[in-house]
Amino acid sequence: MYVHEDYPYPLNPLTKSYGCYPQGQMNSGCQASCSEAELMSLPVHASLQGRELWEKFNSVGTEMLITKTGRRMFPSCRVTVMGLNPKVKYVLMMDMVPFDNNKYKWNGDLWEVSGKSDPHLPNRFFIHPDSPALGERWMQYPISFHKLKLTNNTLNSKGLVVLHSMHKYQPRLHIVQAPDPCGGHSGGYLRFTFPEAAFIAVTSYQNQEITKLKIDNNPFAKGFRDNGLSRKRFRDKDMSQRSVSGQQPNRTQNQQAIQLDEDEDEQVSSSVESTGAVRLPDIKTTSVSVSNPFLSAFKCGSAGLACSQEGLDQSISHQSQYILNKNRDSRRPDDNLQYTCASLPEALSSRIPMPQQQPCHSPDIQPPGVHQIYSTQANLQQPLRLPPKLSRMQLPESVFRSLDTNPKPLSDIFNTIRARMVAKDSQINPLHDQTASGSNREAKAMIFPAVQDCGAAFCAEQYTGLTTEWPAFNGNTEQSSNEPKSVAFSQLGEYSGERFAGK
DNA sequence: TCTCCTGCCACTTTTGAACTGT
DNA sequence: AACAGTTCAAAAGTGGCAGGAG
Repeated sequence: MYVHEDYPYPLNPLTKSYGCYPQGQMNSGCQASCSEAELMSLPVHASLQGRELWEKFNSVGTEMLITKTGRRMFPSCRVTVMGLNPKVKYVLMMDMVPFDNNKYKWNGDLWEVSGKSDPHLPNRFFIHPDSPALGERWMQYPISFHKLKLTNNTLNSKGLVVLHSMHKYQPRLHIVQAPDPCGGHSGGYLRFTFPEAAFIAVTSYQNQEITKLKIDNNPFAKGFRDNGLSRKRFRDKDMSQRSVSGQQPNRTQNQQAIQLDEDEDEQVSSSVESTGAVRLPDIKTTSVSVSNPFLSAFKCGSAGLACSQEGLDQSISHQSQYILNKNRDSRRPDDNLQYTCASLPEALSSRIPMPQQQPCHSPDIQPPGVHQIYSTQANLQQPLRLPPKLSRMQLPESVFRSLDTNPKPLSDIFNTIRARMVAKDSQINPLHDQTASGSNREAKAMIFPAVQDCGAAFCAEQYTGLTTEWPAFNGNTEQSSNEPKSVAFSQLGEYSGERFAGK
């Protein structure tokens, strides 16, 4: 077995979601028809952008506000991905995983541990609104997850990431390769954790240094800069504009006032910078001036690769991350935080027989010789084999109610993504649903294929006791094109938090 | 009393529909 | 008619703060 059965129970119950792979299905036709996923053989790199800003926050102790309606992160996660196949479609997702087992409290000067953490809440993935998209699109420019929202409202159904207040989390990026039904590739799966972006979730800011950093760097908080002077300045200017022109200020006048404000802010900025704050323009400049990610990738040389099984166990996770930290290439010209890693959904990897590969949880526990293999080729791991698809139309209403109030299996999300893909494609080419043949076969292969959704069905079985039949996966694209789309389509907003139907 | 949470406020930025010009 | 650019109101995103709950 790839992972020993009595391996410590993972801290992150996300594994339970992944664990929705039905026992006994591993030897089904799905597995037989799937070959090694291409994604697993690629030297994929993921880099967190805005290193200076993140480190600035990290040095103080990053806090992220969580509200009932959802609050965006600042700094937001901007990631550069390299090494993907430009012509293959991928789905990018992000979630938050507990940083440790502790609950924290602010004692006025610093954060201190106040006890054991509460049970981790069901994972919600934020699916990047552009998903699925070709690798070339993901690698073209930094991928922003600025629309990701955090909440403490466990009842939300708007795709918000649910966190516990006073707990520490770190962002985790998921890259899911679309299976290629024509080429015989199954979907691969990679994920990257960014410990530098770890933060404590709070309902109101505790550390005034963090508040200051947020105000200084977040453009939305401009009104709070300079102890609120800018507010007063704006109002005064606004009033003077009105009195001079003798009319209601229109947009142009407001913009002029804002521009004046910005000009003054530029002057103020020197003092801001002198205090060590990083201004937003710095980030913008970085993102614009940073050259083609491809070039950056080549410039950074061959950064050490590490195999991580993070998520299996928190201590293991940190060991892996330590490896990743050590492997960060200091010669890298830009300011990115760069990692190269590869790992599998734990529950899946625990059931996939891998006779020629051994786990490499950390260098200390690796069998002799294994580390060398993985350190030079990190992604030689088993692909995530997606189970056969189950039509949601065949499930009773109770199943969907159950799924709505319980953790969503990854395959469920895949199905949702696929629905989006189909919807997008239908808009571009209304005739696309027709049978793919001949010259359009290749184009058909580029479409995100049917997500094999027996994972969702397996969960449904667990929740409802309903036994379902598993349609054999044979790579038939027509099967996918005939799938009912409306059901999964309606689920989409819940994950992405993004309207897409009208786009 | 203390800690944590909620709702509202004033302000800024973003978004997208409506409008205008070519 | 089609497209591109501009305008502008509404929506969304900020931290502060007062007050409530436990």
